[in-house]
Amino acid sequence: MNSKTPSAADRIREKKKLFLNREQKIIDAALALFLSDGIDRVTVSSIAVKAGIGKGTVYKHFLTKNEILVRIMLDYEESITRTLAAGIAKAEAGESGAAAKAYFDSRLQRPELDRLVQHLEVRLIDSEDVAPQLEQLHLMRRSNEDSLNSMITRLIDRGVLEDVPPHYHYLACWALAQGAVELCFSRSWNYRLDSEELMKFITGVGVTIGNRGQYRDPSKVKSSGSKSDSGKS
Amino acid sequence: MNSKTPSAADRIREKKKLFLNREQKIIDAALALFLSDGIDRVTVSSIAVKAGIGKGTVYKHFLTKNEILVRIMLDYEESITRTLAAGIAKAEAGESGAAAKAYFDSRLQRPELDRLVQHLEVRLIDSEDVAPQLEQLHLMRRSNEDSLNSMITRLIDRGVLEDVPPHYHYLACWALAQGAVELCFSRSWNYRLDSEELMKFITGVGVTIGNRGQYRDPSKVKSSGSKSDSGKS
Amino acid sequence: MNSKTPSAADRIREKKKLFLNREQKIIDAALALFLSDGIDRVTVSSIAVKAGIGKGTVYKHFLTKNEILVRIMLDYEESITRTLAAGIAKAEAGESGAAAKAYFDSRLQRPELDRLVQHLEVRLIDSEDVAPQLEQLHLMRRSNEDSLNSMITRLIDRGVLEDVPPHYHYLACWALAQGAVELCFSRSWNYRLDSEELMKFITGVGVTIGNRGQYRDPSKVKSSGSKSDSGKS
Amino acid sequence: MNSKTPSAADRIREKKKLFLNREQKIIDAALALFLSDGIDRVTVSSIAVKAGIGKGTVYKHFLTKNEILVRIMLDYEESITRTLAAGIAKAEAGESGAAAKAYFDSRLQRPELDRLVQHLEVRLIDSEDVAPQLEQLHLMRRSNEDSLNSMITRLIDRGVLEDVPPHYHYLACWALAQGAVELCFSRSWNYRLDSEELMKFITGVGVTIGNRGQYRDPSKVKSSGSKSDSGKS
DNA sequence: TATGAATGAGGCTTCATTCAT
DNA sequence: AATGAATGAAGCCTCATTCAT
Repeated sequence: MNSKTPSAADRIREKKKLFLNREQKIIDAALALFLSDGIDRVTVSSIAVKAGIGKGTVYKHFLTKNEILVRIMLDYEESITRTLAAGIAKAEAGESGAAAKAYFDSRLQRPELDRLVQHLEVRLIDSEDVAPQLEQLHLMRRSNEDSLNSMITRLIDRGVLEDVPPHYHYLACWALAQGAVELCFSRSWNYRLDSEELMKFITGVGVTIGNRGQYRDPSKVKSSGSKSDSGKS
Repeated sequence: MNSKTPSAADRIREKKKLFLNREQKIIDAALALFLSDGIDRVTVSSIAVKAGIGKGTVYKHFLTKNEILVRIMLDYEESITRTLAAGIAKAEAGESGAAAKAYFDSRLQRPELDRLVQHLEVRLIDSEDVAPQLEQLHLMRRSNEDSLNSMITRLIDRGVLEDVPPHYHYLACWALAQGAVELCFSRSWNYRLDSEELMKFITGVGVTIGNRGQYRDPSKVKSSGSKSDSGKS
Repeated sequence: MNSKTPSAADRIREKKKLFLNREQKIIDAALALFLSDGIDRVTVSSIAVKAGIGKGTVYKHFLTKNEILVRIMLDYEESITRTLAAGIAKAEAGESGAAAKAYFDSRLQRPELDRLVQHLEVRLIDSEDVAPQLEQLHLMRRSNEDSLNSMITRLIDRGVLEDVPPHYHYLACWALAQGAVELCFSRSWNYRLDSEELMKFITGVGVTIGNRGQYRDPSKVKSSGSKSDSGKS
Repeated sequence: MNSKTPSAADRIREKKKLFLNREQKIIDAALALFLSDGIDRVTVSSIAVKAGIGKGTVYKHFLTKNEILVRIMLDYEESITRTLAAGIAKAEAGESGAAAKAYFDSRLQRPELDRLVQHLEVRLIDSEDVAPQLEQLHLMRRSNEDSLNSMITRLIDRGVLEDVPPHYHYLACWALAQGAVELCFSRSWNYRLDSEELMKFITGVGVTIGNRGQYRDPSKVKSSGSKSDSGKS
């Protein structure tokens, strides 16, 4: 009998799942439209159409349009955080450049998305309706920052990195990554064909930013004296 | 007598000057509003109010709102071009890092303006009106690019820079500068007080990007002796 | 039970009906305003007020203001087409003047509307939006034209009408009807009281336009003798 | 001495002439633009440019834009009046159809201008600023009307025309001419190549409108015995 | 006197949000 | 709960007219 007439609790659970599914649908639709049409041209109506639901329903999930945007930002930041955490773990385990590498890779993996999020942030800053969510975003970032700080401090102590304030290192990295993302979309440059190689070059720069006393082309590093893992061999 | 009764030509010249003054007033007003209120919140009406003129007058100077935006972009790009040209000249004269230095300095001199221009570009791309002006913008950039290419090629030949395609060098620089600008405004970072020092650090990174086989903290560079750690190992 | 709890389909149908009602309301409001205030003085806003709805609602039914205008034209042309078709049928059945009569009657029945439509057409021609709808309008007219051509050709063959190209007949009719409509509104003429009789007179002219023996090339008229009843003398 | 230093009166006369020339220039420019671009798209500014003068100067000649339009109408009506007067004179001299012929010819000579004037009238009616000029226009027309009335009355007395109220005759003519003009511009008709022949046909209809024995009250048409004037000849 | 820069009312259209069904 | 029709504030742009030079 249970299998035939699902309990009230079952039905509620079912409904919740459907509800959450729909929420994801909305986000996906919004994201797809933002990427394909540009932020300006996406309306709540078009999101609803793309998601295959009614416009009113969107407002059952998000109080305002801005909440959709901020949600996309949060989702993205979470994924960055996860990747970065893994990178930091690796770095702590000895691979000194791993954190920077992971960071670059995650941001450059979907540069169009990274860039979208940057632009969304510009839109939303000073929007009172999503101020709390933006605060949450900042908290996540600061938490990441703390982890980076600790890690970098240790690398400085071990003599791997230049002895400048720790945030110099990761902010320089952040800046380069930021710029690299924009680079993918700038229409002004002549050379854009070999962007993969170019990104490797830039990542190389990023990974070694602030390395003590040296820069090495990462593609040529095989054995070496400076890497921390040299001790392992 | 001439001084008492100005000729018709004189009066026309006078009028033109007034007209151009007003044009500058509009641009200044628009710029101020963009920087203080955000691109979204600036209307033609608010620009007119800020400039102290009527709404219709704006349209005597600019055919569309977009033309004001693109004009701001062009003005800025011109100033960048001038600074860069001076830097390139210096670099040709022997100071190998001068071009990169000049470039960073000019972009970081008014980072809020640099950033505004970036965001304006995102807005305007795909706007059919102002397409010609955007093309002009790209032409300016490509011209700069050509100059950089020549210069970098020479530096590579002289063994100063890594032997990678020349544009790797300046695009990495561009990216870092781009990111550095954004960094000035990101609200997520804890440390922003000593941004001047930070920018010096980043500029240092930029200036030595791709230097052959080495990175040197610019503040510590005195004598050379590259690849210093090779001896240590 | 069905009657108590209408199905979803029922409700949707109900809604659609309401929606279409509202559409008609907009058209009626627009029409009333055009007739009373003149095309120039009617704004979308005033239409909305007259229809008792919000300005934005108008745009749920019509993409542009022009689409309201073109819709009025199409509605009118359809009614003309119906009347004309009936007239042509009668004419085929033997009443030779019936088509012209029907045409005149239908255009003169609401001359103010007929005239409005003429003026709307002048406004809309060259409007790129609504170009498709105007094409549709022309198609309707050409279809009417074909019917008239066939009919007139037969009347010519039967010797009822002068043997000139068929379109001479109906274009002359069209012109006279067109002018008669304008006549109703010209404010320059003294006599407008007995316009009904006058319209009968004109309709009479229209009905006999091109009747055989009626028309003489003015350049060839010298003595008479060509009249149809000349055989009697 | 007179020839060398023109008197004040001479100079004033000279100026007046220049002033009137300019007025004509404005009218010509406006007319050309109306015909080429459509009434809607002509601005005072464009008129000034076309006339080769400043916008402000236009307002030295005409108090409002509407006064330019009404002036075009008056000029046209005057030319019609002249032609018609000549036609009436001929008709009085015995050529019974001459007036109608003259009228048709003058209106169909520049159908685009005739039509423009019609549309201008629709625009201006109810415009308070040019009400006096419009009244003047109506006076001209009524004067023409009186002449026509006299003439037609005589033709009726002579048995040339049907004995219906005189204005039936000329209003029918007016209507047909009006329609013929529109016909020249309607885009819906297939056959427009041989418009000259067509216009002759229509003019023929117009010239014989209401000729005795031509018109039959359609409601009374059964058999007929026409050709009343044959006996007289 | 001729000019054209300045003006601002007013038109069309968009779209986030609400709410009755 | 889901819907989408309705709303109206707000934005961009036009152009007849004015007026200081």
